[in-house]
Amino acid sequence: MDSPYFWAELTAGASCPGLLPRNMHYDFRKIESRWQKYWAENKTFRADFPSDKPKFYVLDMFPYPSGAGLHVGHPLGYIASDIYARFKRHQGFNVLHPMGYDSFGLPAEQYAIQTGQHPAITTEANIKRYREQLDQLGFSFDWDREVRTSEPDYYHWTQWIFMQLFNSWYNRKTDKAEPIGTLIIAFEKGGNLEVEAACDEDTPRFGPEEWRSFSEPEKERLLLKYRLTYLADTEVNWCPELGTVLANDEIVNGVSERGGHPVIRKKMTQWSMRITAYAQRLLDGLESIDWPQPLKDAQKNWIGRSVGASVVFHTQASEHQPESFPIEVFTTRPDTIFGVSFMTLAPEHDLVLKITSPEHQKEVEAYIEATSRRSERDRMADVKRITGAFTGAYAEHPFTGEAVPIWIGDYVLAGYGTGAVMSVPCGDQRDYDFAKHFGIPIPNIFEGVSVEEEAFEDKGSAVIANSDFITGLNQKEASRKVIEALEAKGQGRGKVNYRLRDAVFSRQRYWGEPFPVYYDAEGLPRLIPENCLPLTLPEVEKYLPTETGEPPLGNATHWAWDAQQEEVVSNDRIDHKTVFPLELNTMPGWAGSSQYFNRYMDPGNQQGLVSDEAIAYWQDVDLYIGGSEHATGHLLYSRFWQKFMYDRGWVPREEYAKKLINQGMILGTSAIVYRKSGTSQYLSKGLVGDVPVEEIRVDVNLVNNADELDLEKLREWQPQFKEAEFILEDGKYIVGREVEKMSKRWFNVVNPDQVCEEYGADSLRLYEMFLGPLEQSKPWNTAGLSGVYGFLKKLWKLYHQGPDRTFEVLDAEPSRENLKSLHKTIKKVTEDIETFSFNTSVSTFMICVNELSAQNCRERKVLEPLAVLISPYAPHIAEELWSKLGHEDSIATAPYPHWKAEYLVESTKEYPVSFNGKMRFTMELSLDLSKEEVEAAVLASDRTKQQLEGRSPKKVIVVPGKIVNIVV
RNA sequence: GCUCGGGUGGUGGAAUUGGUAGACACGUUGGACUUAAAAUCCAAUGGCCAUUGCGGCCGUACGGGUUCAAGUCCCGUCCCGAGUACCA
Repeated sequence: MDSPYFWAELTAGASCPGLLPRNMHYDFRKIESRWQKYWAENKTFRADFPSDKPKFYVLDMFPYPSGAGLHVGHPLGYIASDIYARFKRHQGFNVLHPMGYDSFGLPAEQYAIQTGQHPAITTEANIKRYREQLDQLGFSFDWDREVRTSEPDYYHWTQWIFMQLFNSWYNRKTDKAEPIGTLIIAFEKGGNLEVEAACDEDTPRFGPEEWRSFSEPEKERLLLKYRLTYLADTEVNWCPELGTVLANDEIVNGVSERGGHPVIRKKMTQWSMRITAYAQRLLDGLESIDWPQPLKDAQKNWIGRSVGASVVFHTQASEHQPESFPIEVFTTRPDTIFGVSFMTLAPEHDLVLKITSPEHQKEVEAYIEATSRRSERDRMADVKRITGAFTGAYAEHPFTGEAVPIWIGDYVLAGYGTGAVMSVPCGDQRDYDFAKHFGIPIPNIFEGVSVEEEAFEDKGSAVIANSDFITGLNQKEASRKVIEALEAKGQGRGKVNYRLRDAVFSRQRYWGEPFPVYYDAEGLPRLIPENCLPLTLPEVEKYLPTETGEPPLGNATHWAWDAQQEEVVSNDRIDHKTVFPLELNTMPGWAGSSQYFNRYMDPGNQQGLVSDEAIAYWQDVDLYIGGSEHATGHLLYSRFWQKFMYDRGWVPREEYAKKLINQGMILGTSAIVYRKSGTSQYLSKGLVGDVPVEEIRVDVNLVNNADELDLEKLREWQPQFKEAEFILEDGKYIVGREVEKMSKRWFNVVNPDQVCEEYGADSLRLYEMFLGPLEQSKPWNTAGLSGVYGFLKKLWKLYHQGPDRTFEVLDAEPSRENLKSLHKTIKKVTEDIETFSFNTSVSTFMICVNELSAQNCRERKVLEPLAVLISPYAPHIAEELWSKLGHEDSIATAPYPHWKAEYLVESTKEYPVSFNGKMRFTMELSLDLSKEEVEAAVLASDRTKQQLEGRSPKKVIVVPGKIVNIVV
């Protein structure tokens, strides 16, 4: 009993350690470390290329390696994808199941700013920790294919794609991206008069002679308006706290997603991606992919297609402004054009200052000043407040010729449409409120509807009145006629507008991909030659912006481009003749994640992102699992890049992931103590009542399953509890509970290392699946683990029924009952995996093992397929049993068992028999009987006659194999 | 406000898509084994009534409806969650 094994075995769950040989209990620690080592050494999960087998690609969203490491919520999706990948391997597929790191990012940089440590070092350390944690969970990743976005070998190709985007334009005639060379040829032939392309709004029209007369820099400036990535002065979301711009999807509720800092609007010269060129295709593509509906809806909303018309109003000439300007507006309700009583421009609109009359100058300027000072958040906070100013100018109504007053107001957004609207107060609530507030008339153009109280916004039932040639028509017809009339006058046309904006691609950060761009003597952006990639990040002294406000790369002293030597040289050699400054911005976080799935197919390739052979074989992702928080970020941008790659012929599929699943979040269960306000007295939960208290979160690890707090440990945990007084109930301190996001700041993080240590990785894997449906969010509760742990011990015992619980299986023929249990399980589990209902398959395993135990089953023909069946879920124990069953190879490629109907069919079945739908009794009936025979047999039985009590049945309903209902 | 989800025991969640609601597990209670604890095993566990009778009634947020039969389908109401938000 004094053996050193005693305590170890006791904690490992041996039922009676003193009496049993050591190797007989389920020793998960030994088993798991043995097989993890075996898999790594034998490269069991290497994806073969080339291969004759059919391919299957299972992808996880790769993580950002944060310093906090993994908590139990992170691996949920990885476990699910691992089960599926292992399942597909059993089915004979050549499975690609890779993992990597999205290793550029803000936290490592902020840590660098604080400590001066290079982000690469922090990142490396974090990755090491992530790898350890992932390894201990037994994932079947092919680590030979690992990618890291911050490695030059990887971002070489991110930079390469950027260059291809720069060298491409979007041809609306062919509806695809083409090399910029084809555009130059077109310009030379016919200028841009015949060209239909996605380009900047302000692009001027020019003919071929004009084009040829332009100087090189002028040509270059024009081309920049067409390139798929371009440099432009844009209104951006600037976050002063983070010192960088943010994309729309990086802002949540008007503050930055990371850190929650305020964001303001600012005009800056930035790289942008012309994603709007792909708006329609991004929308259409959703039809062809099996992604969750909520995610598709989110992308649809984000793209925000609306159909309407573009209408041009002309300003009326006046004394101070003799010139007439066109004002283009977008409307979804051209049918309401006769209801226009004013126009509203965004305060930022270019025309505002030109048209404002002298007497309104002061007021308008003050208003513009006031709105520009308001942050995005302020603006959102008081949506209700109506503000605006009259410019003193008027526009001419295209049909009536009446003078329409032009106002400015911040409810009109500069970033949407043209930044100007025709205001129809009777048909739009915002226009209505604005009109009421400023006393502008509200003409009614709807038949039989009152607009005394509010605007009439129902499109479907509207009948237009008081509207010249469209009076009496419905919305649809009226719109069509108005568009026709506008086109005839040359003052408008039907138009589709999108909410989607071009994506800002510059970040004022250090820890990101450098742009392969320098600025020539004209200040125009030029690409460095492709063969000079990767352009690696320079070393800097400080990771902060420079004193002149330049991005951190401005601190680099070795960051200039010698165009002759084709190499990076020291800044002091810049002469603007042959040596030029390099771009100081870096790329945003989503750059590295937008094509990583293709890089996994051929990660070591030095000649290209992916070889033609590799992508011809692997094609696309068959199953992609990750969080829904990326709906309008990564998952939209990566689709855009894929479509671009497809247009240029580098990838064979326009959509890169056939099926996508969003795993839910695992939430934490925080523990709360109650401090009596103004004291250091803490009340147990039941004693709080009406007493005013502060809720303070404490470490969940100090609380047991009965919500009882360990006061001793709490006092050690934080000094504020050292001298505190605790008021107990029944001698215990009971904490309150709150389910919320797992986070360090709530002290509710449960660490997978701890769980693996106590119950093993197989238990953790099973439990995470058992917790509930994959796509649903659910709270973590460590107590529930004992159920799946008990199941694994039972499973182990099933194979160890020999003397002293030694391994023993029999070669005898299994009983029909055994086979029935097995095949029932194969059928159910297979269906569950195929529909991603992993939670119910764990239940099915439990039932199966309980049944086989009760049947005292020991036959190889049952136990062998069972091990294969369980191996995707609990791979370590399955490998151990497999090897004990006498197999030399890993279980990973063992063929997946098939269920046979012959073992499932029952000759008879208990039919429930009901009267008027109410269950009365059951009857044993043969399954071979036809509907009519069942009916006859039931009616002939004594029990039926008894229940009928002399009445005669009106109708008998038989659902084959299920139920008999007799209507009386 | 709009768009999607969703409301089932003390808890997490099942339910072959209209066919015996509550599988499986946690928790709880009782029992066996043990000097004891742990572990293991057995039994009970939606509510109410009857429990020396085999049973009965009510139950899937609420109110209606369709149907022999509704957690599931339809209409209305309430509540919760997620996304989005002056998008013209």
